[in-house]
Amino acid sequence: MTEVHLRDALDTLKSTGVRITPQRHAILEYIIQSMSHPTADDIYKALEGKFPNMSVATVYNNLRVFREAGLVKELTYGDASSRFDFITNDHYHMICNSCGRIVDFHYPGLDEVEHLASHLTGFEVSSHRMEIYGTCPSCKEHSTKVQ
Amino acid sequence: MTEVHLRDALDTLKSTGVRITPQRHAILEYIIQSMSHPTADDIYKALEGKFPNMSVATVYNNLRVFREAGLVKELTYGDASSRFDFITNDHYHMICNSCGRIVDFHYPGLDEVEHLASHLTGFEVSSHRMEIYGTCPSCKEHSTKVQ
DNA sequence: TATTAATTTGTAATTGTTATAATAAGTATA
DNA sequence: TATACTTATTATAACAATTACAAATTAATA
Repeated sequence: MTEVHLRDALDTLKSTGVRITPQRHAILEYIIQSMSHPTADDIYKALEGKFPNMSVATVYNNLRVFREAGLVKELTYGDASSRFDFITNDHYHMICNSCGRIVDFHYPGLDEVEHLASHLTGFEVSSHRMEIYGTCPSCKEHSTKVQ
Repeated sequence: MTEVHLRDALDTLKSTGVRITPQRHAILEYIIQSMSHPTADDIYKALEGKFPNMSVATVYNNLRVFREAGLVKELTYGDASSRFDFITNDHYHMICNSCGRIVDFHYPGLDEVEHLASHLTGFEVSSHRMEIYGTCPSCKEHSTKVQ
């Protein structure tokens, strides 16, 4: 599964005239196989064994390239680091307020909301973002134990 | 309408033991009457006539106080400044990708999604966030004219 | 009005991200 | 293959939003 995604992604990049460098290959592969919505720094640290000379700027540059190619989604959180997510099929994120863990969950796209919003505001809709916040099972358990 | 909100908000603060300083009063008032989801810096600039010696830190400190008291919602956007929104009733935001304008629109809370997500992931849900992105009417018009 | 704990202020520090310039690595053309 | 040309990487400096800190000030209450 991972390999198919990687191959497709590399093809997409090539077709838009982006060179496949070893760093790009590795960053892309890492994001795809990662189940954990990594930050730029996570990626940088994960690959520093393989690429001791790689710059953080390279990670950021390539994440931007991937985003612009529509391969990767950036999730921004104010002051904290952005997290990056390989785009497969539509899913949303559930975020733990206590430990920050992000869990995927699937839900059919909210086309109706987009439609209504477009109608009400006159915007031409391109996308939407939804996240649900709460406490994950393990934090929940932990907090009840502590108190 | 604004006055009622302001009075209620001040009462809420007082009841939790927060002092009402002139700066707090002014910041709160500004957010409530503002229709434009201001950044911390917007607020700072808007009030520097009234409070020439006010520090930016004061604005940030108080926005945190308001957020913790549940009076204000912070909308974060990665690198860019957070925007602050006085909480009245449930509404979502429509954001223009081109000029950054934020328009409110009302939609019944997505309780069903929260419920499903909670069921699927075992999280205890506290809130959710949804935003719709697109192009606002004036940017749309402008871009067609230019091309 | 005097007391005290909370708040403000000014500034320095922090952190995520981007700009820049020099170097390296591909790619195309003759 | 040699050459020029474009793109990518690296290292570092710069930037901007936000927060930490210590000293000075002030709101609330007895």
